[in-house]
Amino acid sequence: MSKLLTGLNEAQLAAVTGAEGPTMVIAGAGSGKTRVLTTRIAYLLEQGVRSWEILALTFTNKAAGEMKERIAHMIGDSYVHELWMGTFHSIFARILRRNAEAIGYSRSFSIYDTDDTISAIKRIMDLLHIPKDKYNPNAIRSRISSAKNALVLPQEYSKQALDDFSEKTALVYTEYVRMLGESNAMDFDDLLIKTIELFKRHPDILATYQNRFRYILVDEYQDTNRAQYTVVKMLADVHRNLTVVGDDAQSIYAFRGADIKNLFLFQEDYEDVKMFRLEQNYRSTTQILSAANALIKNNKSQIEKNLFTKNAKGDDVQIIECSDDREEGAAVVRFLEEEMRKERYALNDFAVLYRTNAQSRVIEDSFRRQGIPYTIVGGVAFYKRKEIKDVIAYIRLIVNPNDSESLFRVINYPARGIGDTTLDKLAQYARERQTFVFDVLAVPEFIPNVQPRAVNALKTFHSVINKYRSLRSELSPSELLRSLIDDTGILRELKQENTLESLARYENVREFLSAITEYFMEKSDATIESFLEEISLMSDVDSMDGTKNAATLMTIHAAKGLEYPVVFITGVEEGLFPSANAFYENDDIEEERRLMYVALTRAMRKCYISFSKVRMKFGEIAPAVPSRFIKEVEASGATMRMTSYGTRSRSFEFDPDDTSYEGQKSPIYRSNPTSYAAKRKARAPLSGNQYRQEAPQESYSQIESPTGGMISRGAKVWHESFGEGRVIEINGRGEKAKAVVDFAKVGRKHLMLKFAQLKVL
DNA sequence: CGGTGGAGGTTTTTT
DNA sequence: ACCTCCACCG
Repeated sequence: MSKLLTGLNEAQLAAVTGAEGPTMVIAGAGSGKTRVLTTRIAYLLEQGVRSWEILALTFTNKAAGEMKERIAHMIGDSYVHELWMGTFHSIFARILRRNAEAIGYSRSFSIYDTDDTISAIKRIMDLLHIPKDKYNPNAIRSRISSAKNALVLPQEYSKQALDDFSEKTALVYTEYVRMLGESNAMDFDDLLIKTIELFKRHPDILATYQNRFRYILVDEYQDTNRAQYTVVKMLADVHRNLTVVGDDAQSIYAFRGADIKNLFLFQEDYEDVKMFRLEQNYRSTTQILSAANALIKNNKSQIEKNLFTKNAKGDDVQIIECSDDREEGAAVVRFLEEEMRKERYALNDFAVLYRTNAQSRVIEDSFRRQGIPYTIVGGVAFYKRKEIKDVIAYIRLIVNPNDSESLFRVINYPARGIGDTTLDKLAQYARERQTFVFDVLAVPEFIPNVQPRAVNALKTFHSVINKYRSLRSELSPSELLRSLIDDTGILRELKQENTLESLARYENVREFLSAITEYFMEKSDATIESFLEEISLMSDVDSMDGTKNAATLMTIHAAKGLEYPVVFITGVEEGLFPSANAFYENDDIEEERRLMYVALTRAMRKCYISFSKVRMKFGEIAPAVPSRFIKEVEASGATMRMTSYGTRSRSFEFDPDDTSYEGQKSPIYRSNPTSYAAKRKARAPLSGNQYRQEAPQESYSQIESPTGGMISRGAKVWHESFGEGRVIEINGRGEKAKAVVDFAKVGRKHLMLKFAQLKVL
C-alpha cells in the first residue's frame, strides 16, 4: 500500500482510493476534507496520472496554494507544476485568455470588480437618463448579476420584465453587456458564463479540455451556482471522473446564486455515483461539536449525517452577555488576554468573527486601545482603495486602451482640466461614430464645441498612454509600471496635498509600487496581464498573512475553511445574526443558521459567543435581543453563561478565582515563548489532519530604537510631529525595520524606524 | 473647471 | 458614524 495512505481513517481511505467515476464526498466540518482532496490528487499522480490531466477547483486561491504545497510535500515539486488548481474564476479566466478571440474578445481583456461594475452602471444610467435616486444602481447591479448567474441573457430578461423596475434593469442590462463587450472587459460573472458560451460555440475547444482533464475535483460543491455547475458538467462529460466534495450544512452563499440543490442534482445526473461520508471530526472538542450539532438540528432541510469526535471534552462554550457593543469589544480583548495568560496561546491562535463588516470597527477600537496586534481580513481591502484603483486603471489602459471604465476613471485624474462637459461630448461623439473612445482622443479637435484647452489635455492624455504602450517592448514590466506611475503625477499630487489622508494614500501607492517590483522579481515569466489578473481575482483571505503574530478579525463568510484554537463569535443578536433580511423566508433563516454552524465549527479548543443588549446602528443606539441561535446552542447543555466581566449570570454561584477584570490594566505581550502551536507539536496532537501553516515565529517584536530605548510591540513612544502613540506592530529588522504606530492624535501610521526617530516613553 | 460643504443613504454576506 | 454624491461658488 502506498505510504501516502497511512494514517487515513476508513472513510477517508475509501474516498481517496475509490473515486473512479462520478463520486460525491459528504464531508462534515473538520473531518479531514482537505486531506482527502490532497491525498487523492497525490495518489492519482503516484498511479501515473499526469499532473496536467487533473483539474481541481477550490474556493479560494489561498486554499489552492496551500493544497499545492501539501501535494508537493507528499510526492515532490515536479508534480504540482502543471496541476491546474485554483478558484473557478481564476481557472476560467485562464481558459478565456487562451481562447478570447473565439468569442470576440482580445486576450488582454480587463476584469471588472464590483466597484467597476457599479460605476459603469451609474454611467450607463446617466446615459439612458434613468434617475439614480429613484432606481438604486446597486440593486440593479445585483439583479443583473443574478440574471447572469441564472444564465438569463438581456434579451430574455427584457421579455420577462413586467414591472417598472425590471424594465429599467433590462435597459441597463442590455447596455451594460454592450459596453463590456466594447470595452473588451468581463465582470466576475462573465468569467463563468463566457466560459459556457465559449464551450457551446466551439465544441472543438470544449473537446480539447474534456479530453485533457481526466480527473476533475471540486471543493465546496455546496456553494457552486448554476453556471459553475454547468461548466463542470460539460468538462467532465468525456472521462466522467468527477469528484465533488461538500457539506450541505456549510452552504452559505445562496445570496450569490449558490444552490445546495447542486448536491442533489449530482446524484440524479449520474446514476452510478459513489457516495462517501466523512463523519469523524478531528478539529473540535466534544463540547464545541455538541453545541454545533444542537444548533444545526433545527434546520429542516439537510442530508442525514452523524458528525462525531473522539477528541477531549474541553471547556464549555462560553456565552457572554454584554451591556453594549463597546463593552462587547472590551470583553473580547479581556477574555483573549485571559486565555493567553492561562493557556499560553499565541495571538494568531485567535479569531474574532462577526456577521457584518460594519461590526469590526468597535472591536478594532478595543484592540487598539489595549495595544493588541490584530489583522483584519476584508473590509476595505488594499486593492480596492481609491488611490490603488486609480493606479490600476492606468495600468489597465496600457494593456487594454478600450477599457472605458478605467479610461473615464483617470482621464481627469490628476486634474488636467477635462471636465464633465467635455467628457459628455467625448462619449457622445464616440457613440455616434461607433468608434472607441480611446481612438477619438487621438483627434479631439473633431469633437464639436470643445475648448482648445481641453483638446490639448485630451491629446496629452492620449499620448501618455500611447507612449507607455509602445514602451512595453523595451522596458521590463516592473520598469514600465514604475515610470508610468511616476509620469501620471499621482504621487506628486498626493504629496503636495499634504493632508494626513493624502499622505496615507501616498504611502499606499508607494507600497503598491514595492508590491509590483516584488511580484515581477519573484515570477520571471509574469506579464502585466498576469499581474492585473492576480490582483483582481484575489479574495480577501488570499491576502491574509497567517504568520503574522496578531489576532484575526473577519466576517464568518471569510472564515470558511479556516480553523483557530480560540474563536469569538460576536453580535449574536436577533436582526443582526440572523440578519433581519432573513426574517421573511425560512430558507434564509436556515442559511443564517448554517452560517452560525460554520462559525462554531471553526473553533478547535474554545469558543465564545457574545451578544449585547444595546448596539449602535446608523449612529443611533438601538436595543438588541439575544439571537434564537443562543437558545438553540444552549439546548446542547455544553454552554455556560457569563457577563462580560466574567461573572456567571443566571446563577448565584460566586467563584473567587473568577475575578472581575474591570479597571485592571492589561498586560502587554512582548513575546510569546510558547505558542499553542508549538505546544501542540510537543504534546499528543489534538488532531492529525490539520494543515494550518505554522511559520516559525521570529522574534521581530523588539527592536532597539535609534535613540537607544527598546521599541517593542505595545511600547509607548513619542514622535516629533505625531506626538504620543503606541506601537501596534513591528516588521522587518535592521535598516528596513518598520513599525505601525497608533498615535493618539493622528491615528495609525506606518513608519520606517530608521527615519522616524521614535523616543520610548 | 475644481473644490467644498451639506444632505442623504447605508449594513448582509463575496469571487 | 461614516461615506458618497451633488449643488454651489470662486
